[in-house]
Amino acid sequence: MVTEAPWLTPEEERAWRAFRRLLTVLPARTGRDLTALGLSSTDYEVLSTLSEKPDRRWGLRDLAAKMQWSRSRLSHHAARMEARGLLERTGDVNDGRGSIYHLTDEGFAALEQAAPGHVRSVRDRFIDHLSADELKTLEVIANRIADLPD
Amino acid sequence: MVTEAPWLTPEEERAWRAFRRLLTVLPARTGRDLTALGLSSTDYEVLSTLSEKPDRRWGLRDLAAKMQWSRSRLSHHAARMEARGLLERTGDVNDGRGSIYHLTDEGFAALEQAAPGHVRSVRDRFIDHLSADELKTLEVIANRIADLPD
DNA sequence: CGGGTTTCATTGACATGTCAAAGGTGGCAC
DNA sequence: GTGCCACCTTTGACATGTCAATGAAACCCG
Repeated sequence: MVTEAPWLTPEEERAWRAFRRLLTVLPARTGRDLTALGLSSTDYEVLSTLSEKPDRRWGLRDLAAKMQWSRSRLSHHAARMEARGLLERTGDVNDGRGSIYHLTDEGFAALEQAAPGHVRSVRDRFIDHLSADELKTLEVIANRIADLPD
Repeated sequence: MVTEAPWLTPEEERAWRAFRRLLTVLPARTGRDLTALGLSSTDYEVLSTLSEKPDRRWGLRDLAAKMQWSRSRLSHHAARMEARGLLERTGDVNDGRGSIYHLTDEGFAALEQAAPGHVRSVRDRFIDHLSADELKTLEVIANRIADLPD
């Protein structure tokens, strides 16, 4: 039997509110900066992840897993990006069900063109306002929370 | 002239990645928990903010500002919530352009019904895994970043 | 007053994400 | 082989958010 509502203490409440505000505001800012550079946040994420492989190729399934996206989401988004010429999709030779995504030169160029500005944005709006200690603490905390079971 | 790409150091890169993962994963989890309780994250946000006023009323403009939502977004969402009976909209007597949002009993009940489970979710998935010091550090950092100019 | 400007909420068109269903392919037991 | 089941991507319907346009009301100021 529950004796009392499991509410938050004032300290917890303040921290949670502050954190949620950060959660809203920071991505909005970096996203806006990125849009000004010609790519949406999601576009950038797809392109940069694709570019991590030496041959710029990735199967949908693995790419989605790596990005923590649903396959449906990636399929939809990739279709739109393909229409814009940023990537190409081809069938997987080894598995007739599979689909291989391949970064085009145009996509790579768009990424390269936006990357420096994006890094500066991340610095200006986030990293440069934290000490090395704070950055480390944040990394530890973020990993601890994110690694919890779903 | 740019002498070198303004890239991130390995420490910065790790922290930024970890933080972005947290940004994706945590809201997804608490949102899923909330959905199981019958409300979307956004529904909950609207209802709980509305309930902060003693008379459960709020003008769209102020409510949107308080929640950091665009007025269009709130108007759309409120229309949907009104259709479900969670709130009511009436004209503002003092300003013919304005619209007053009012939490219905049904909306309040839905909020009260979901609140304890939501608080437990926030504890289980976030707060209880942080020390008091970490929580404080996080609050300070979050406010510092969020308070930067847009 | 009265005309122009500003502010307000809503609306519609569109972009993006979710969820479930569909259709094709692979793999395994027999 | 063949039948069955599991897995893959895509698709369509729908929910949600953005952006620009709209129309009504309030404000300003000569």
